[in-house]
Amino acid sequence: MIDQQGFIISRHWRDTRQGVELEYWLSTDTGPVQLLVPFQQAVFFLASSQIECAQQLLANDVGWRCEERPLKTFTHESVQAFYFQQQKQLRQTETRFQQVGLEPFEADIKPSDRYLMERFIRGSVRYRGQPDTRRRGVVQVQSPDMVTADYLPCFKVVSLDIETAMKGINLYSIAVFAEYGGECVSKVFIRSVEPVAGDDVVVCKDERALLLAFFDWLAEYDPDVIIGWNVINFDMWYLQKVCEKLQIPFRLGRQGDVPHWRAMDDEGERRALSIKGRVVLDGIEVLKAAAYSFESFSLNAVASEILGDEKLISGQDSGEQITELFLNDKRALVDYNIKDCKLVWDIFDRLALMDFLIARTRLTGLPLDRIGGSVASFDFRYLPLLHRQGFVAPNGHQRKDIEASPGGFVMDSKPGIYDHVLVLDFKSLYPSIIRSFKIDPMGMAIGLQDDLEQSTLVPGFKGAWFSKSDNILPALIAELWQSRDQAKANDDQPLSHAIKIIMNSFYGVLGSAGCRFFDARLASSITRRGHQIIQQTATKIEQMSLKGINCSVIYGDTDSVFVWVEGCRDHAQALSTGKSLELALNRWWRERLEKEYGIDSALELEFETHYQRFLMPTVRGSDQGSKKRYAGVIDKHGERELVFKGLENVRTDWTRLARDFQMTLYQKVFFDEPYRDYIQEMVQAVRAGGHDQQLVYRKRLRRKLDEYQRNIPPHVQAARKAAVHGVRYKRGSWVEYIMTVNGPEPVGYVSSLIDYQYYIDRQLAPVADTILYFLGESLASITDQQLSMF
DNA sequence: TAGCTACGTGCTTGGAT
DNA sequence: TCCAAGCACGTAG
Repeated sequence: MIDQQGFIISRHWRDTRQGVELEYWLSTDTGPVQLLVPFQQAVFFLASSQIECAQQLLANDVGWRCEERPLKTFTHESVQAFYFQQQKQLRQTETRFQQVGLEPFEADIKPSDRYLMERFIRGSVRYRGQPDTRRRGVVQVQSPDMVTADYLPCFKVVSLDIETAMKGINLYSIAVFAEYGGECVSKVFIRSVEPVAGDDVVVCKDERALLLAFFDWLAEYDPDVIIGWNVINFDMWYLQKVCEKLQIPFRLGRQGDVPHWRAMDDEGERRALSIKGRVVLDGIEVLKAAAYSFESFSLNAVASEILGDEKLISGQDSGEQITELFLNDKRALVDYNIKDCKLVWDIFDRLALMDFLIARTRLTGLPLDRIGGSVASFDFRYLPLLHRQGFVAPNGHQRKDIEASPGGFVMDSKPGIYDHVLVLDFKSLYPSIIRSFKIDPMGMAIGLQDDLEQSTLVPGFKGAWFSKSDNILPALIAELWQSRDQAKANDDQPLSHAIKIIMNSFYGVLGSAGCRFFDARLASSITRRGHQIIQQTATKIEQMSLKGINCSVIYGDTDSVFVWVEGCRDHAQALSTGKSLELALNRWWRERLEKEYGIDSALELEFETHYQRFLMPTVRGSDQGSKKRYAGVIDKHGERELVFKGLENVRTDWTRLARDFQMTLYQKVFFDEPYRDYIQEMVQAVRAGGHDQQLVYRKRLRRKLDEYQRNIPPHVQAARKAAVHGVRYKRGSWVEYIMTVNGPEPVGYVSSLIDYQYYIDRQLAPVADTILYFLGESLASITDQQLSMF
C-alpha cells in the first residue's frame, strides 16, 4: 500500500480472470504508477469519464445516507428502479470495505481526480509499477502557495514532431524536445547511411531502425504527456501507418502497448487515440479548448503571434524543401525538425496550457485530453450535490420536441459617428442571473409543488417558480465565482480561465437537449430575465441625471449597453461618468431585487470601455441601425487604437485588401485626416494591379465537396475547379480563390484575368460606404469626381 | 466522447416581368 | 432584368 498523491493519466478497462478490472495510470511525485482496481469497487469512484458512471457514483453518495433519508421523487421512474438496484450493490460494497479494513466514507465528491485517487491508492487491492527516483519534471508552478495548499501533479512532457516525404508512407525523421529548469532534452532520430553532425542526432540506417530507436528512447525517457501540432491526426497516425507497413507494433504505451484508435467522423479524417499510461495532446485542440482564437491555427501563425518566433521553413513549397534537405543537407533538416518541437513546447509554456488543462480537469472531472464535454462536467459537479439532497436525477433521454428558448436580447441601434461612447457590461450575466434568481433544476422541482408560501419562491418565466432556500446551482456558481476571484488575486490565470469557461457553460448546458436537466423553463428563465435586465438598465440610464450630463443608450447586446455621453469634454470626464453610472446602477439593481423579490443581487455592471470616437453603421443599403457590427477608438496605454467588431476588418472571408483598406480609411476618418486622395489612389492602384497579392478570398468548406447541391457558392466553384487539377479538399479545409472575369479560380490555378472592377465594387466600395454614408459621400461619388475632372 | 441564440452579408437560385 | 427566398459562412455575445 502506498501513501502518496497522484493524478490520472489514463484509464482503461481490462478483462482478466478475476473479472473486469480498471487499469489506471497515475502520475505521482516519484513516477508513474499503475493501479488495477476490481470493477465492483471502482464503480463507486468512477465519476469522471462517463455520465452513467457518474450517476452510479452519485447513487453511491445517496447510498451512505439512504437509511436516514427517504428518497424523494424527482422525475423518472426507471431511475428509481435503477436506484434500488444500486442499493443492493452498495450494501455488498460496504461489507467489502469493512473486510479490507476501510471506513465507509461519505462520498464528498470534490472536483478533482486527485481526491478520488487518494482513495484508490489507499484502498487499492493491488499495486504494480516501479517508482522512478531519477524522475523529475515539474511543468510549471504558477503560484508558490498552490504547492503547499494543493497537490500539483508532476507531468513529464515531451514535444514531438516528424518529417516525412510528401507522397506515400516514407518517414524521414522524428524529433523530441523538452526543457525543464534549464535542462534540455533534444533529440532527432533520422534516416541516413552517412553520419550527421551533432550530439542530438541519432542516425538510423532505415525506417525500421529509426522506429525501434525511437521506441527504445520513449521507454527509457518514459514521458506522461506527448504534445505536438496536429500530432494525433498527423504524426501519430503517420507513425501508425509506418508501423503497419513494416509490420512492427506501434509501441506507444507505457508497457509497450499499441494505441487504440477511434474514428470521430464518417470519413475517418478525424481520429482520437488513447494510450495506456500516456496522453497525447494536440496543441490546436488545447488552444481551442482554452478559448483562444486565431485566424490560422498553423504552427507558424500561432508561434509568430504568441512567441514572435517562426518555423525555419514555411510557405507553399515547404514540402519540396524538406525533401531537398533530407536528400542533401540532413543537418539542416534536423534543425528544422527540432525547431518545430521547440515552438510547440514554447507555446504550451508561454500560455501555461498544461496548468490550464490540469485546472480544468480538476473542475470538470474529465480526462486531460477530453475536449468539450460540457454536459458531462455539469453532471460531475451537480449530481453529487443533488443526491446529497436526497433526489435522483432524471435519465438523459433525447427529446425531439424541443421547445425553443430565446437567446440574448439585441437592441436596435442608433446609427452614426459619435464622440465619447461608454460600454457597460454585466459581468458573467447568465451566471449572475442564476445566482440572483435562484435558477436551478431541483429548486424548480421543489418550487412547482403546491401549497408553498409565495414569499419563499422566486418567479421565473414560462410558469417556472424557484425555491429561495432549496437550490444547488446558485451556491455552486457562487463557490466557483469566489474561487475565481481568489485565483485572480493569486494571479493564477489558468485556473481563473478554466473557472470562467465552466461557469459560462452551465447556461448552455441547461439549454441543450443533450443535458438531462434540459427544460425550456430553465433556459427561458435565464435569458428572458436577461432581456428584462438589459432593457430596464437602458431605460434607467436615459432617465438618470448626472450633473446635467445627457446620456443616451445607442445600442446593447445581451449583457452590454453602449452609452453616448453627449457633450462630454474629455477622457477624464468620460471615465468619471462611467464610474458613476456603474455605481448608481448596481445600487439601483440591488435595491430593486431586494424590494421586488426579496433576493440579493449578484448582478455586477462594470464600466468596461470608453470609445473616444465610435461608429455605429447602418444595415447596408438602409438607414436602419445595424447590430453586432461597430468600430471605435480606444486609448490603450496612451496609444490610440482602433477596435473593430463584426465589421469586414475582423472577417476572415473578406480579402486582405478590404480589411487593410478599412483599417486605414477609418483611422483617417476617426482622426479627422483627409481621406479622399487615399481612396482614389487605392482604387487606381487596384486597377493597375498594384495589390494583386491581397485579392485572395479565403473561406472554409464546411461540408464535403460533393454535398453542395442546392447552390454552389464561389468557394465551392473554385474548389471544384482545383479538384480537376488533382487537389483534394476535405470537410473543413480552406479554399483560397481569386475572382476573375471567368468567375472564381483557385489560387495556384488562375488562368483568367483578374476582375478588378469586381474588387472595387464588392470589396472597396462596401467598406468605404459604411463610414462615408455619415459624411454624405460614397466611394462612387469620390471616384466619379475624379473622372469628371478630366 | 451532445453548450446556446442572434445577426449581417454575399451569393445563387428560380420565378416573375 | 429584377427580385425575394434561402443557403452558406463567419461573427457577437
